[in-house]
Amino acid sequence: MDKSFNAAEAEARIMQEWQAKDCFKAGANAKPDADPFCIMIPPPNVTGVLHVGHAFNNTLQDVLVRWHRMRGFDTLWQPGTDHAGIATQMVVERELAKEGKSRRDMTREDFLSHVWAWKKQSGGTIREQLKRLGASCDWSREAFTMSGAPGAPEGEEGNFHDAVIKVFVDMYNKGFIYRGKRLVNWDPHFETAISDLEVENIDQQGHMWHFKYPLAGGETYTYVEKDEDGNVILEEERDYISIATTRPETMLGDGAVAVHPDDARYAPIVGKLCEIPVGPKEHRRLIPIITDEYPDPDFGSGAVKITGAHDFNDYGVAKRGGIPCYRLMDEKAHLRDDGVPYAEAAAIAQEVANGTRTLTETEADALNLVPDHLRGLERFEARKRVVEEITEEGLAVMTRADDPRLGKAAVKAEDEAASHPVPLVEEKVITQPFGDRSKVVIEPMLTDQWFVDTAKIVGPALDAVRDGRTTIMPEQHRKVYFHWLENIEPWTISRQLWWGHQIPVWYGFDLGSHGFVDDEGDGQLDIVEMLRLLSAQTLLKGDERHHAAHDFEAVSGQFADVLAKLPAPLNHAQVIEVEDRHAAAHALAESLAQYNLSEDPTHLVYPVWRDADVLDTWFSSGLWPIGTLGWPEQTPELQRYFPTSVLISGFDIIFFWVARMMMMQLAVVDEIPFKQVYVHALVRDEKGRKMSKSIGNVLDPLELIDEFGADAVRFTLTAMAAMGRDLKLSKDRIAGYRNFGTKLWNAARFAEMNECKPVPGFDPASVTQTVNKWIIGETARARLAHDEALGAFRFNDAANGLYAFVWGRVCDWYLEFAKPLFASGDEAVIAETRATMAWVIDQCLILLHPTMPFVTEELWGEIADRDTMLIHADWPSYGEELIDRAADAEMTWVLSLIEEVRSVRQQMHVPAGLKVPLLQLQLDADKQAAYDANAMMIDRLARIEELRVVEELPKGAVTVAVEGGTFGLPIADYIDVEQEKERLEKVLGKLGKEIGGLKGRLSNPKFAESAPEEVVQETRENLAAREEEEGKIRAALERLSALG
RNA sequence: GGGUGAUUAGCUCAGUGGUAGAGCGCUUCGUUCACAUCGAAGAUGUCGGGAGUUCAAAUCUCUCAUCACCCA
Repeated sequence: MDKSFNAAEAEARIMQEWQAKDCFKAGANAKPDADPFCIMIPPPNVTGVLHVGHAFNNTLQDVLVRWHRMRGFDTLWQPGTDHAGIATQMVVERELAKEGKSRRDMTREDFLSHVWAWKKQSGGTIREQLKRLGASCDWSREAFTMSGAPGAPEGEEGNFHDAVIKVFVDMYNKGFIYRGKRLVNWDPHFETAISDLEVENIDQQGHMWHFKYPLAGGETYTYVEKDEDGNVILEEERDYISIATTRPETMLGDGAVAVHPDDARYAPIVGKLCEIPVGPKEHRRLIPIITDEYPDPDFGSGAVKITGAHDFNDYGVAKRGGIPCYRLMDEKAHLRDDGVPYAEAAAIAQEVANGTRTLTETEADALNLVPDHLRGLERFEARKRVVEEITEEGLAVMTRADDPRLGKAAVKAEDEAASHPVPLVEEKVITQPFGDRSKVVIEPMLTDQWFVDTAKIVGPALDAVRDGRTTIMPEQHRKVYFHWLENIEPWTISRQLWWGHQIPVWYGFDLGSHGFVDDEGDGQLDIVEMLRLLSAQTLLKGDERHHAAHDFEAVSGQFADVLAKLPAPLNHAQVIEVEDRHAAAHALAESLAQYNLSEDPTHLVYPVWRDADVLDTWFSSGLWPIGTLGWPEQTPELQRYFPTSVLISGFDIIFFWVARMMMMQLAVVDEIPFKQVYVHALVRDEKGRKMSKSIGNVLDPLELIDEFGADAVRFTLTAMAAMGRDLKLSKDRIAGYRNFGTKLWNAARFAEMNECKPVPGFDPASVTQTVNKWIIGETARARLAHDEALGAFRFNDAANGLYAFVWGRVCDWYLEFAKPLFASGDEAVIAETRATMAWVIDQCLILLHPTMPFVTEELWGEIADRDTMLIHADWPSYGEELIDRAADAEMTWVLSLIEEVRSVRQQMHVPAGLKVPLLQLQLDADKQAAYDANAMMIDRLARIEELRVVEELPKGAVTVAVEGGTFGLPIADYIDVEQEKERLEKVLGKLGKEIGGLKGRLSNPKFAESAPEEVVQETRENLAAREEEEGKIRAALERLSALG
């Protein structure tokens, strides 16, 4: 055997062998009638590369999976990736840009074929990286959330797409999914809606402007401000209301100004109109001053402008107050440049504000209230312009130039310009929303989107955890889960992307209610009515009828509800599918025109078009458990492995994924997706910072694997996986566990050199030598502790227990004990010890295999020819029955004697190589027997020349006190009396403290009364032992005093 | 602002009422035939502060302080 394990060489070879022998396949190594054990991998993005978080997450899964597989469960670890809509589209667009191409220059179909080509080329990166980690997923079952989608190439035939579409249609039909115009988070970079979970709120230094909104018609009122005690501190006549805003550009879409109903300052002007101080003078819009609970009277001026289409709070106020929401921006978050000229639009808005006209939601949305000269501007440029214009007009609230609220812009109080008036632009920290992928400021935008009505499906997901059908560990994450679900918001599931599952919904014009009026009541189409229908093509966007179905064939019949209301012969028009709304209007017009000429009704068509949007990637990931198992088909795997056993997930995707899987599986198949959820923490750098590319503190797991081997990386992560705590990873730690692998390797090497070969049929209960009995008992303890820990998901306890056993027991002691035995010449003893040693090493390999699969598998093969690879070895079930109390007690005593002698030797600076006699002053009979039985080992490890029984210790002998005996070491040449005194005094001091505490407790009558009997008993025994030791030390001190 | 958690050896952290622990680091000693990616020994603690419950508190309760994360 080599001196150490060559991880770089062996890992790839071993991985290959496991796969070649189908070791990871679902059901591999399952015992007959085994229970299933199934883990679904949290699908990494198909664009993903392995980071430490993945390494951690998947190590834990692999540990559990390998453990269960060895225990004979019918095990499936289901791998796969998700299609990562935005991320993948971004990557592919970037690739195209390198060739000077843009998605906009090609058809959607062509673009998607580029995406699939990219996927084929690069989508397997993370799979191969997971294999380097040793992940024993059933790779033959690798799933993808876009498999089976239209246009999917060969090799992507799975039916995940069917599952997604079926779920959408089912949930739509059950009323769990709806379409609506709602304020959503709009990402202007990717030009798509995103869910609120994909928004990061970040505090940034920003500004707050204060503007005057003049009252209509030059009206004035007395503005009075009072302090806490009701004393008037300011009283003035005002012809305006002061508004503070961080987003002046949205003023253009204001629908009202709101004040708190209890705010006395503004009570005189509630219900009046005020002017938005921007835009052409002659068309200044007037908006009402209303009351609402939302404005905080203590914040800013206490008056808030209401821009329902661009702010979540304002939207609520607008809805409550019946205030129209005017959208100001387009998909790129530039100011709109569509619709009628400003003067016209403003006039309509004015009628609304005056109460002489009402608009439908769709009509309000069509109204562009951006003044003509600002149209098309980028939003931050628009902000600048708006501020300039208002300030120029003198409608900015002014303050002194040294006003501290101005922040850095304020001049010093002693500055001569201090009293000059300047516009009040507060410098303050504002929380801004950013897209988690695009990193641009998210724009709240009123758009038509699809939503899951989460409130309707959240109940079962809450119940399942409440009643324990699904358990979440650690406990604290239950609360997070409950809190989020109990306050859940509708989930925006439509995305304005090309890469993803296209929403299976078709639209058609709502001709029945908008376009057609049957003048004659004859149910026949005449030319006037037809013309009206033609003009109906200009129906406002958003007023279409829609239906959902798996495909066009299935959906076309559903438009009967529209057609039935139409006059003959249009009510028999053929439903056809066209590209989009525009094409539909065209097709309809053409069809009607033709009919007018030909009067041939067979060519009349009713065009419908499919929704261009795709579904949120998380919508498909939400179906991961059933989707990967073949649902909607009732596959054997679905029957066998669903609901799955355990989900291992980082806490950062509890909301994104875990909670949604719960909701969706329960909504779709009325069953929990998994029985247990283990939520792990984040991997941070050694200073506790989040790993990030910008700080440059990212540890690449693949580099770590190159440097230390996969086993070391895995063991480190497992050993640090204490429940609910972030782990701070450092290379030193990994190096430490790499050393552990080397230690194991060398223990096996030692066994080999001493001809310890596994003995078939070896029965650990049959050994006779105490030391062998002892190590077998220790092995049993290690097995029990490990399984108990892992069963409770205490990965760190499981790993640390094995570390302590293998290094601290087997290597430090058993191997050392074995050396004199091998040299004893007693063939029976040697044979038994060899067999035991081989057995113990095998047990170490088995127990360590889930955490350190490579080095253990390699050793398994090195040591002997076996029927199966280690990955399929039987997990042991032994326990208490192998623990021999007598052997245990004997060896514990031997260990303590050796340690005590070694300690004295070192402290007295006895040369390490020097053998000295051990003087026995007193020894109990059973300890005498223990010594005699193990003399060879004690003498070797403590470097004892021989044991001599003495009546009293000679001058210069140092006392060695152990349980049941007193020894001495005659080391007069080395002893430093003062140093030894010091040592003994120190021990005495410690003992005194302990004895004091123990006595105090025992002398308290209440202790004996209320403490459990065994605790009292234990305390008594403890006290006795301490007092015995104290006696010996005192005796030793006396001897020492006599000496000097 | 709301919530959750943390504070234990120089560092990183275990420790769910009964004698304060591990790994790393540090100091000293040691190359004899498994291993220097090693062995042996050693030092270091007002368990964040304060109060309470209890025979007994690192552990339970309250409070204060500091830090972190999540949500708004």
